[in-house]
Amino acid sequence: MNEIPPVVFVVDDEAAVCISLKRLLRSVGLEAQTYPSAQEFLRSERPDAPGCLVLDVRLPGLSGLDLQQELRAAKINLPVIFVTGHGDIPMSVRAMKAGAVEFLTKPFREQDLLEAIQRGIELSRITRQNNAEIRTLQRRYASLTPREREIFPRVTGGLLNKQIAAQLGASEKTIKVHRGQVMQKMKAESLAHLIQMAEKLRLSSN
Amino acid sequence: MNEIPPVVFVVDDEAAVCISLKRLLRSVGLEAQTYPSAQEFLRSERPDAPGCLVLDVRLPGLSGLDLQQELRAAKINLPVIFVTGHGDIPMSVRAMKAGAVEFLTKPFREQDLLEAIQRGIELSRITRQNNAEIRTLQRRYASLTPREREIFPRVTGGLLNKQIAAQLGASEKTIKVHRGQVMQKMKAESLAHLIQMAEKLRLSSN
DNA sequence: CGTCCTATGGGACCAAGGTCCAATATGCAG
DNA sequence: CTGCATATTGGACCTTGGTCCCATAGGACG
Repeated sequence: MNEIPPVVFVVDDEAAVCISLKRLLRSVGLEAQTYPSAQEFLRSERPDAPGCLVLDVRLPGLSGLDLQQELRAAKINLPVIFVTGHGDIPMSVRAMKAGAVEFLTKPFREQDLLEAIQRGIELSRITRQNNAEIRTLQRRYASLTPREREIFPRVTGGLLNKQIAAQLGASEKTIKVHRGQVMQKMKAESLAHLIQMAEKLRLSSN
Repeated sequence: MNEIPPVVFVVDDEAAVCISLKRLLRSVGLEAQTYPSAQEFLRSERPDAPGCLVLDVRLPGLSGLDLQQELRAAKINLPVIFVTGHGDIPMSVRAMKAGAVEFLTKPFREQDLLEAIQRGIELSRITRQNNAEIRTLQRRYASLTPREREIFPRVTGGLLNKQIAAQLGASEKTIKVHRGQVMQKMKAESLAHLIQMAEKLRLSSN
């Protein structure tokens, strides 16, 4: 199923760190790509694979925390693991609040880093799976006509065809047709299925 | 709607800290209850109100982090704000991973603490609301007969009455009766509504 | 033993959902 | 202008769901 090999991105301004981390990751069978700065990382073409980001907090230019914000703002979902030699508590708290998987201080045990990376990759896999599913649903939703998009949330909200007809000033017959179209276009096998889709698309009531 | 006044629990072994925090909270109109140790806090009768816990990491006996775990294990949902004079990064990371709202180091700005407390209380309100809703649903679910509990997830899974009948080796007629009972007992106004309940009760498919 | 809960269903009947065929109207792009 | 997509609706017809009334049957409980 999930055959895409994961990639670990390492951003650290010390070349020695990059090299040694890359070697460590290779030794456990993980592909690693290294970058000397946040900007380099952002500029790069990143493979479309599950993975995570190992980040030094202190970096020239954009800091690690800044990069974390950037990724978040750009809706790039990549679990972040911080590694730092000169961190403090507020820094770590900020990183964790922003969703970092781990925040390690040098020197750290290799084992701790590798475990965090595994957790990050697992998380990435799950998120990617979710995103893929949602994108599929969004594609289907995009194929609905405006009228069908009015019908959709009302159907999944539990309204009867006649109630929807009254709300939209149309005949019950028309609603049935649109409703059927919605079911088909969304590839819903049952009302239950359609409602689940609505929730994933956050269309239900909010 | 939500008229219950929030309560802030403060656990700190230094009486002076307790007193001054209590005074601070009073000054912004928040009720505070103080405890000198985690054990004292756990032993105490706590009011059933929204609130949060302000916790020193270092405490005699159970540490603040231990108390956080205890609450979690006991399914007591109370947002935790850590305050400490002698913290380190691993400590803060562990606290944040365990879901702490904030981790402040002394000396901290009063404003930061008060903001964290407000966030904690708000979180508590939301969680309490959710819990209350789920408990209501669980009470209704508890009133279902064994047979009705077999029907419920199949209905919300989108199966037709006839399919359910085949699965359970009963007539479609019987399923209809049970299904009607389920709708009534769960106070569901529509299938859509029932499906939402199933998801909140995590009965759907997982 | 009688009563209540649970589970089971038959018959009747109505409401709601779903589908097929057909038709009309509007607006936009080629 | 002419298709094409969209929106609308009617008629016919079938499937599902939902509700009444009624009846049977087993197990638990007082």
